[in-house]
Amino acid sequence: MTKGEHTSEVRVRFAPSPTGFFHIGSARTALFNWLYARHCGGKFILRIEDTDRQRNTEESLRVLFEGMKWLGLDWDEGPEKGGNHAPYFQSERGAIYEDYLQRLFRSGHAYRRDGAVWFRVSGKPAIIHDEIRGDVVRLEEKDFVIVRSDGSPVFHFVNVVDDIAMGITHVIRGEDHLSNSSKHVELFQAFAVAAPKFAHIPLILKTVGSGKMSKRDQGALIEDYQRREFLPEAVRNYLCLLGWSPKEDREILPIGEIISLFELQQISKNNARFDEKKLTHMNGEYLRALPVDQFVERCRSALGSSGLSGAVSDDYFREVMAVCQEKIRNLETLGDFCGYFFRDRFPFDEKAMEKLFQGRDALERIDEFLKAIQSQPAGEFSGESLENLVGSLAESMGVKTGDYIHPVRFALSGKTVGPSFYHLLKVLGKERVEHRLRTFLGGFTTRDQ
RNA sequence: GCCCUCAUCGUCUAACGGUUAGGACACCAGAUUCUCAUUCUGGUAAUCGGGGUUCGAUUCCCCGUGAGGGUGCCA
Repeated sequence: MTKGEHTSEVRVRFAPSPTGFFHIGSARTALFNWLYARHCGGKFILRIEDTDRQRNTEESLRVLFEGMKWLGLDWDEGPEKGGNHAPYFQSERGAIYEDYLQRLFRSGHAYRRDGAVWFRVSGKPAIIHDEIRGDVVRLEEKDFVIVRSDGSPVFHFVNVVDDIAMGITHVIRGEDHLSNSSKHVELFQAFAVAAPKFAHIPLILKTVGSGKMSKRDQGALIEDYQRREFLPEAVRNYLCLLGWSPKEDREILPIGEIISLFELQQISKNNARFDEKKLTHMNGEYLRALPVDQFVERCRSALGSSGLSGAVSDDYFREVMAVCQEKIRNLETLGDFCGYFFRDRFPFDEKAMEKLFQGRDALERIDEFLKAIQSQPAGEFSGESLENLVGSLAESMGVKTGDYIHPVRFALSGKTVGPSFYHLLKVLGKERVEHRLRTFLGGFTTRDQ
């Protein structure tokens, strides 16, 4: 079955509790649920598990919703959207829980002790039908609390009640819930309802050290990627590959294709270590594949707060970005990479400075280059004619073109890396180039005295 | 401690009894009469250990070992 062609009875849900941040592991759980729903033509439901009253804040919800939208994970039922099973906040579903609780009392599955309500376990092993791991058998040995003595219902209870009430067919969640699932299976049995199919997906581990990613680890929060100007489609693609892989040896593929290829059986069983280097690589691939117009737009918003883009014309901005696109891997460092296009004062790489200007040769090359371009009409300050100019200059002086290119690039940008040299000159323009070279040489004269 | 899950290059993974064990990131080396944080080419690098089953095990079974998770009136 492929996207949009059919509708099915598949109903999956992402059920986060608002914590104030959007963890990468939660995001991937949401993503896998979403992919499965879209693959099957089923429904993706967002349900907010806010039974822990203290943590339920507006800000927490905002972070969550924005993160979901940023990743393109739209939900079919839930907050802001509604649906036949509203409300979608557990804090508003008290009457439903009360009703289900009475059923457990009547059937003898629940009892009161110490002011709380407890669930009586069956004493028999529960079988968890897992689409990824096969049947997992686990004995739930002890009765557990389902309503606290302050009257608030516990996760295990409301989670199962809502899955029943909302007609959830597949529970796709992190492997850290696998041991909980035997409790949940017991609850489903107590309600005389067939348990949904489960899919316990592997966890995302720290890049270094032991344990799963925690909110304090670098790269653990979706809002950080938003702030750091990663492309959401790159983050999403990377996340798809953390625990799942398509057939063939493909990694970067459009979301529509991922949807049609996505199968629960194809999900890996083992935990995956998070690798930001690979994410950054993919981000670069996505950046370079962007149509120029879109790339320029993303750059504009990425540089928005830096003040770099404000002072120049749209055309100039566009030219600069077009020249940077083939080199850049992330938008986070864009300002550092191309700041010198917008300001005459920019930092110089000290180490490169020492290496490049040990003797006076490099300064003489800059001087020669400066004299050579002065005779060049401003209108002909373009790639091809500049290339010819440097070529014949080098030839007449008996040196390599690189002997001009490296020091001049450095004097103009403070860096040894950047866009292609002739593009750099052309975009900066003759006037700016001459001015910067003079200033640079002047700085050396002063220093020598 | 007890319970559950997992185990292929440093990392993410492919191979669901027969492959020179494949791809990607990273790394290293070359190339691009201009850099490289781009692009292209090439290279190093893996089946945790021990027993079985089988003509044949990365693949199936058992035991170790290692890793991860759970063991709350958190979710």
